[in-house]
This record gives sequence, structure tokens and C-alpha cells, in this order.
Amino acid sequence: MGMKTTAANKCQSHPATPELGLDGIPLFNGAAPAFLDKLKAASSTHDYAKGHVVFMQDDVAEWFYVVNSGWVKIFRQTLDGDEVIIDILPAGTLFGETELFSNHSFANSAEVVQDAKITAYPMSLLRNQISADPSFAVKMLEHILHGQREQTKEIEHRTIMNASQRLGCFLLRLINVKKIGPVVLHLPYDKTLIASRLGMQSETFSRALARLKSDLGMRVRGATIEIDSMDALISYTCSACSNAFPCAED
Amino acid sequence: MGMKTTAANKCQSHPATPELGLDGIPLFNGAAPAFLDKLKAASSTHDYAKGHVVFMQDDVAEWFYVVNSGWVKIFRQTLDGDEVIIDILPAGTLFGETELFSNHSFANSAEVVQDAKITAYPMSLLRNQISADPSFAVKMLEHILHGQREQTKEIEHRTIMNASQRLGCFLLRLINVKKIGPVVLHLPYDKTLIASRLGMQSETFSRALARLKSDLGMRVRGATIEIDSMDALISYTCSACSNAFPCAED
DNA sequence: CGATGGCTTGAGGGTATTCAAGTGACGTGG
DNA sequence: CCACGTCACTTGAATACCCTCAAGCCATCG
Repeated sequence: MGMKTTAANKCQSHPATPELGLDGIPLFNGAAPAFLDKLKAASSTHDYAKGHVVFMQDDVAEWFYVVNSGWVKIFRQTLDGDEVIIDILPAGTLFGETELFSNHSFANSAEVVQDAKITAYPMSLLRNQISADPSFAVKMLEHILHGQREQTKEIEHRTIMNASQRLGCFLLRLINVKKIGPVVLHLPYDKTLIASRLGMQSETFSRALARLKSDLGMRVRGATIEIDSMDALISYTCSACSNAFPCAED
Repeated sequence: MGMKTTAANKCQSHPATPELGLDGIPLFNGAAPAFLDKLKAASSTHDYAKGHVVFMQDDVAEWFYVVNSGWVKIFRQTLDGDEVIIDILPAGTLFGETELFSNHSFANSAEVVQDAKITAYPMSLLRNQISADPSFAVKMLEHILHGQREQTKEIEHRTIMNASQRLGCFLLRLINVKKIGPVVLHLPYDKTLIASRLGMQSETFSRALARLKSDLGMRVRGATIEIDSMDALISYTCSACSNAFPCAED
């Protein structure tokens, strides 16, 4: 856990707590204490190195997970060997929970991309609670629907935004607050990884960043980026999107 | 309702019944009769001409809908005026139901693209039933999760498939069964519309179709397409996808 | 009959990808 | 301590793919 991760947390607006368990997740806010206790009792937490595969597409889905620290990518692999990254999850994120019913097998794969601590909880407890507790079922629905809206945005972005706009959008989401003045931020993980997260090659990423530098007067040194005019970045990026700027309501 | 629509129904593997209400929708299979009665009593059905806007992004979401006949597109519009089509819905499809909670406003817009009969049901009844009937809440979750998996596929397709592959995938989904021999099918709606459904321009669609013709020996006359070798189409299309062929489990 | 809308085709340009080479930072091992 | 390999990143050149603009075809319909 080097400087990079610390910087990441600062800019991701996720509190820099070393351990993020169930308590930080909105889905479980206000859940029955007995349920949470059962989950915690049945959980198991492990440290994994970069490269560890948490689950593969078509694996039987018996557990769902929480990222306590580090980063995990959710992706799919084609027969050709190409890979599409669906999302890259920061600490404090739930994953695998969407395979609740679906014939009990995962639709995506999950892999650690930066050394991570991950907690696994049995899916059966989640299923049971949904059937038993209507108010939790409602919270679960809200949780899933929120994820679905994020995915719809993703479709829009990959369809009509060009590379620099997608990158601009990524940067704006990192900042995530309405700041007018100059901003300094740090990229949370490797540029190569951001590139595939945004559905482009790393060369394209590099050129997109160069374009933002020249067009918007951004300064880049390694993973550190200085932005003079948020307004310029916002108008450059968000004009190609259906959401008004402070679009990250999460 | 001309020849075109009839042909469409035949190939979409949706039964060609003139009226498709709640009863044909898996979500409501086995739902409490009292609930269904209440829904039907509170519903209102209307015919709409092509171009009618059912709801707009950010509208208050007080109703959800069922397409009884015709076609409805779900889309988003950017500040630039560009439009991204998320999906095009055939008869027998539910829509608008994903805005159950989300601050009660729609994240997408919906517009009739081929004269349609549409039934509206009050969202409040759906909300109530989910809170009151755990088994229905479970069905609702399954329904939403299924939709989310479809969207994930969509992200994958728009990220790594080229135009002809996306078109090939669209054709395969129309056929939707494991057929080995030659197949004749009819496009369900305008090519222009299919093009934007697949995230490409109509010119690109035309050229993609031409490419399938020359590369795979397909014959095209208007909206009628003859395919000699399903295997050739499948290997051409599905090698760029993470799903094995008969991927339409719906 | 002209107008319209859906579709096709050609030409040109822009964006992203691929292939290739090169840089710089970092860690390992001699 | 330096040599070396590795890895992330950058840059250039060539190419592939898709988009835009423009023209033209064809069927439908008033």
C-alpha cells in the first residue's frame, strides 16, 4: 500500500478508513442487527495480491463480496481473448450481489488489480433476508436499480463520447464536487487500467490526455493532474452527455 | 398494422396475439389475483401514432407501461442533441417499471416508433405490492436483475464488436433458436431504426449488411434476409462476444 | 405527377487501433 | 554501485473503421 492508494482515497471522496465493511454500505444501513450479525459471523476476510481472481464468469455464485481496501475489476472475456472492463471498484463497494438468483452463476469475472482485502459473505443469507424482510427487499431493489442506471449511463458514454470526453468525465467523477477554482488530483490507479475501464487502448488514453492538456491547459506530471478551469472541462465533457454536471449522485 | 408488423411478430418469436397485457409477462405469472385485478382496474389503454412521446427523461414517474402492440424506443438525449437508443421494445414488454423509487423521475425517454397500443398502470400499486408481498418482491428483483444482465451485454457489444458483428448478433437474436440449415427472416422494423438501436449510422448499417452479404453469402431483398449457413454467421459474430451462441435465454 | 421517406452508394475526413520503437522509473542481481 | 530486465507510459506511422456530406434510387402516397 504505497502513496498511490492514499492519494486515490483522498480524491475518490471515499473516507480513508483502512477497513470498510458492511457498515459503510447504504444497502445495509438500518438492516436488522440479527441479519448483520449472522452475515458477519459467516463471513471470511482475506488479503489478495494483484492478479487474484475472485470469481470467473459462469462460476457458481455462492458468495457475495465487499472490497475493504484495494481495487477490483469486473470484466468479461470474449472467445477472441479480448476483455471488456465493466467497472473498477474502490474500497467500500459490494460486488457479486447481482447474481442473487440468476441460476446461481456469475455473469462477469472479478479480479484484484491492486492488492486488496476482500470479505466474502454467503449469498444464501442475502437471499433469505430478501424473502423474509420486505423492507430489506425494497432496499435491495433500490440498490440494484441504482446500479442499473449507472450502467445505462455507461452505454451512453461508450456510444457517443469520444476518448477525451470519456477521460474528462472520469476526471470529473473523481473530483465529484462542485468546485470552481483550480483543482489538483491524483489518478487512483494505473493509466493502462483507466484506459480499459474507459473502453480504449492505452495509447489512445495517452493521446486523449495530451489533448486535454493542450485544449484545456491541464498540467500532468505522472499521476498528478492540475486543472485550472473546471468550467472549461465541464463544458468540454458534459455537452456530449444527457446528464447535467454534478451527475454523480452516489 | 401492415405486412411488416406481421412479419416482425413471426420472427420475434413473440406470439402474434393482437393484445398482450400483463398476463404474458413473466413478472406477473403467479402474482396475487387481487393485485392483478387492482392493476387492471386502475389501468388505461390507448392507441398512439408513431412519434408519440410516452414519457421524457426527468418526468415524474407515476405510471409504468406495457406495449400491447407496435414498437417503443427507450432513449436518452444529450445536450448536443444527439440521441442514444437504449432499447427498442416489442409487444409484450414492460417499461418504465425501473423508476420504481429513484426519486420518482425517469432516467430515460420513451417514444412510439411504430403505431402502438400501450397500457399504463399506476406505479404506486407496484410499489405497494413489493412492500406487501415478499414473493412478488423476489420476482421483481429477478426481473430487474435480468434486465441488468442484458445491459451488461450491451456494454460489451458496443465496446468490442464492429458494425457487422453487432448486426449479425441482432439477426441471431431474431432467430433465437438453434437452427442449422438455411433460414429466412424479416427485419422487424425500419433499418434506420435498427441502425441506431445498434449504435451506428444508417449508412454504416447498409454497408455492414452488404459485408454480411458478400462475406457470408446472405441474400437480402428489402426487409427479407436469407441465410444459408447459420454456423458461418455464428462464428463470424459470436467470436467477439463473451456469451456462447444461444445467448438469448429470455 | 411531384413530394416524401427509406435506403443505398461514393468520396472524403476524422478518430481510434495496431504495430513499432523508444523513454524513464523501478527492482533485482551481479 | 552499476547493469539489466521489467513495466508503465509515450510517440510516430500506417491502417481500419466509422462518420459526414452528397447524390441518387425506389416505392409510397397525396
